[in-house]
Amino acid sequence: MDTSREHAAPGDHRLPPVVAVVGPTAAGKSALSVALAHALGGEVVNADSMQLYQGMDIGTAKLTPEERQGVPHHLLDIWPVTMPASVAEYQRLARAAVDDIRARGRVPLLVGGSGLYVRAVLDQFDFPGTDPKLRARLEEELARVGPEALHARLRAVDPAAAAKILPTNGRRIVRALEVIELTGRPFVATLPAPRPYYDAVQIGVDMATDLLDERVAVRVDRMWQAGFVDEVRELVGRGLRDGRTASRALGYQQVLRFLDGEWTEEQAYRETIRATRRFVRRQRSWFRRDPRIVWLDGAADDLVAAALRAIETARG
RNA sequence: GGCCAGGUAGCUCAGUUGGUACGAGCGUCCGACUGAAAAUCGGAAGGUCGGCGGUUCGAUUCCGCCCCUGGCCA
Repeated sequence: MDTSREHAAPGDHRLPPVVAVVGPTAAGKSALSVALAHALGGEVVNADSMQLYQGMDIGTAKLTPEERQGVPHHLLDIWPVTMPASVAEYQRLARAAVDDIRARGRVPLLVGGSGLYVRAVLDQFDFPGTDPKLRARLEEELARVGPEALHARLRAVDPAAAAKILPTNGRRIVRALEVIELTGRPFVATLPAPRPYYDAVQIGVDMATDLLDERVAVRVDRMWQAGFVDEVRELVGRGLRDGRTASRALGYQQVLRFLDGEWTEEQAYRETIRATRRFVRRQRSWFRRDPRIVWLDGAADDLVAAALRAIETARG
């Protein structure tokens, strides 16, 4: 073993590169990553915001221990459903996991469809702080006066940010005001050009829309057959409804409405498919902007070989 | 065969008392995105208003015939 590794910096070329597997949901990222882990001597680091939650298994299509085929998976089941997600916290944990894997001479495989999470790990990305009390105050205000009024205030203190954030987007307005009040500095409302933090290869897995849409439908159907509704019921007992983030996850959100009597089960089922397909579109529009991603057809028979070739090419 | 209802955007439907369809939701396409991102939000493209003929300066709106769909009655 090369002992010099423990002194190496994150971007050091003596360390194995980070291999990221990204793309829309249901395109085959998880299966590919297990195969790549075997081929490269790798370990998976989850980059799926919802698989971070304990007990959210069926609805997030989390690989079962058997399906992981002995490949170590990091950052699955780390948060109770009651905990609000935090990209910044995830960034710390994921980088620690990546560094640890590399230090052991193994290849970290960052796998997931949460675009912001992936970038937070792979690129230089500093999140300004947060303050629960301040946030709560601003959110209460948002509910009371509406987004336009808050946007007017944002325009007064940070015209540049206000110009970039639409007056209808309450969520982003609140965060901008929070950051400004907390740091006394303007809010960066535009995503900066990516500056790599790690030496990484990004493999994008996608496929023809009609095919992927069909796979989404099949996946949701299997979820239901596997007892998804019971999973949600069980999580309600663990406080899912109080989970700011977890309760809004695809499928969970819809089943909760069914359990509340607002929707029929059939509606929840159909809406889950519909919402998931829309999510696929949003994921694509996020990942599409990153020209570094090497796209592969998830439906191709030689997907694994193609991925290995792409990784080899990028390394050389 | 008769009666009734209906045929308007890809889908489900509004609407026009004759004067260039303020159409809506969904879908589709595109975009934004720095501590909830499976979230939050924005934009665009789509219509010979079933067909043919008539009345009219002008018809998706009126008249006639025809076609299609659903229901009821024989």
